[in-house]
Amino acid sequence: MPQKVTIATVARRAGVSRQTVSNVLNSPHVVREQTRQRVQEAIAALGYRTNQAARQMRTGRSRLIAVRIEPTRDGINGSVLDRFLHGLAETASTAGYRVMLYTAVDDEQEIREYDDLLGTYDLDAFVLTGTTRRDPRTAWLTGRGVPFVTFGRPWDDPTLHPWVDVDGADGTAQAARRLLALGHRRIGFVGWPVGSGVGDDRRLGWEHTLRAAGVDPTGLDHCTEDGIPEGERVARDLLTAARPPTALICASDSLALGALQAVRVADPAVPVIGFDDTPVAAALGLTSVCQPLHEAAVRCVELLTGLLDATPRQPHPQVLLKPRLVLRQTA
Amino acid sequence: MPQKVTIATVARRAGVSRQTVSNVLNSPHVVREQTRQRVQEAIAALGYRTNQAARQMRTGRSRLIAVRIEPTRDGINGSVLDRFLHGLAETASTAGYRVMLYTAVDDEQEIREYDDLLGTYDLDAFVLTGTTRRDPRTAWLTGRGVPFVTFGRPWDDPTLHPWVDVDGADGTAQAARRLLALGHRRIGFVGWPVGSGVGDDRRLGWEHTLRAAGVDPTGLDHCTEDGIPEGERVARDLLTAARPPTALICASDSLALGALQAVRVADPAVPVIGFDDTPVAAALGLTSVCQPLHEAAVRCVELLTGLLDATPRQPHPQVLLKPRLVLRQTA
DNA sequence: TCCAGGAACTTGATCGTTCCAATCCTGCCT
DNA sequence: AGGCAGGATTGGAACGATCAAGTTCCTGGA
Repeated sequence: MPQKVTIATVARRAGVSRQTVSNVLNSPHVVREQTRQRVQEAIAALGYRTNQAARQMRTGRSRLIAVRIEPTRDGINGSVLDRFLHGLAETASTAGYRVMLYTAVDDEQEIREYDDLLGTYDLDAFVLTGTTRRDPRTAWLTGRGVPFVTFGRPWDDPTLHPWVDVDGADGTAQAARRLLALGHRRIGFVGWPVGSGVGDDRRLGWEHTLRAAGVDPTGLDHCTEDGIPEGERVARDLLTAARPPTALICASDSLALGALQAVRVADPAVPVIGFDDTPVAAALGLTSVCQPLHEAAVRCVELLTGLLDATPRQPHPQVLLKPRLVLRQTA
Repeated sequence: MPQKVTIATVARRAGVSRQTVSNVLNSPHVVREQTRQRVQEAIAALGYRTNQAARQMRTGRSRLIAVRIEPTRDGINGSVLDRFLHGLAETASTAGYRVMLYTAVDDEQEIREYDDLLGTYDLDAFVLTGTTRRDPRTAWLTGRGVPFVTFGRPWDDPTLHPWVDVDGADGTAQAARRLLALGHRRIGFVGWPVGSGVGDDRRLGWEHTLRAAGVDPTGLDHCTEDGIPEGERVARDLLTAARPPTALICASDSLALGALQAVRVADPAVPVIGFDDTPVAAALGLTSVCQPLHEAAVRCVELLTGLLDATPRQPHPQVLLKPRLVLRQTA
């Protein structure tokens, strides 16, 4: 049974005091270069690793970031979170942090989880995926002074807290420009009900681009809840109208999938573009707007480490990333 | 600034010693009922939460379980891990544990991560998703005496370590019986190259069921790496053979998706059944074999807590779950 | 009456690190 | 030679829990 290697073991071997070893690790600049090297050699030779629990007890910092893992909402969008999580875990690791998961079924329970995670595990920060208007969770965290970043803008007021988001309007604008370039004018939009920040944003990109090209978007869009059958129904309505669109942009891949089925019946030549670039889109050759999830994760970690290291209160950082249109068979 | 609530605060308020409070939390049976209640009231009134770092320093247990999050392999199967992770986080939480993520690109790096996680965070246990023959990771963990469970059998020797798995052979057998019931005899199989435990297992279920029904499976199966184009190619080969199958079972939804395209060209009436019940399958109406991922996660946590609580070495527990055939349009 | 034995509770030590204040050098200036 | 500034290093205390070894109190049997 090899004796456990602590900071004292290293100190003895290097012929210095515990504190000096600690300084080598945490404030190398106060240690003489020659001593620093001697200590580093001892650390390497002994395979020393700082005990996080002991450090945490003294400093109150756990070097842990919490992320909620959701119960696979509609199925198709599930793998979006997957990619984001991977990026998060990877980046956090290189920044010296680890990612911890938690679950919750509603906001109230989620806040209780915050309380527990902060109380018993001393969590350093939280990443929230998606926020609602007047979100009680962000209010709670802000009130407690807990560092956090959201992936998704606070739609009421973008200056409320730090966030990273993908420019949905730019995504649908890219889609619209693509279809305009293909010669289409009457470009339809299958969107979500007015009121959701994300949905409104995506509609806006389509609308502005059409107007900029001199096309009146009136009557070219329809709203519905997310889902494949919903998308099919709405697309069918649009395509059987008096002056039907000759191409369709959808607010999600689920809607686009339904739209594809409607198109197949009405007019297979009508191009369809989805949103999120889910595996389903790739599998079916659906042209779709791809969110840079890995980069979003990287930026989230950057913001968090920034919040954790810098003590002075700075204005909340905001990062807006551009999505990318992935061209496939359907457009 | 409210004073931090420690075990000493609770002790003072309840009029007992620190140790008694500790006993109420960890060994309630040694405390008199009346005292226990008094302490519990103090705990509730003060909102006390045990400081995990302090406990960990003394006990060496972190109440943390590590799971690797993979970089979304082929895209379609990504969301499988998603659902598993959610179940894991949820169950672990109710058992008093938390889930930590880590990433790695190869076995060697993964073992270094183990070393780091154990050394600096005192991780209690690991969950590995998928193992290979002669897996160096399980060997390393076993050698160090670190508790772990794999989701996926050790194919060399099922008694090597504790595991939870889904009975793939039973899944393809269900699929084959379904097709037999529909009147099919010449049922083809699109599988993975011989040698992968999972792939061989899934093939076996198909093969045995056909033989049991008096059908000779010779020439009815083809192998290929996983992927949509691969599946299409192999399915086309099968369907254009001298005596083509009248129905197809595939080792994955990716292969099934390719097969669907081949079928559409050759003979749209040929039923296709996939494996994994991914969102893509649901979106396309593909009949597929569904793995009970949530239950698998629950059982993993059960095995782990069993390993962590019981000191005496018991034979490695093994859990084999039955999948479920989800009927949709394609079969 | 006395004491063994056990249940109930308490006290001091300890885990490994970092904080804080004190001490030790070293070279430079007078 | 002595004083001194400032960097480099050290030793004790503390973080908040649990462990191990007490102490107190009570019950019942000789």
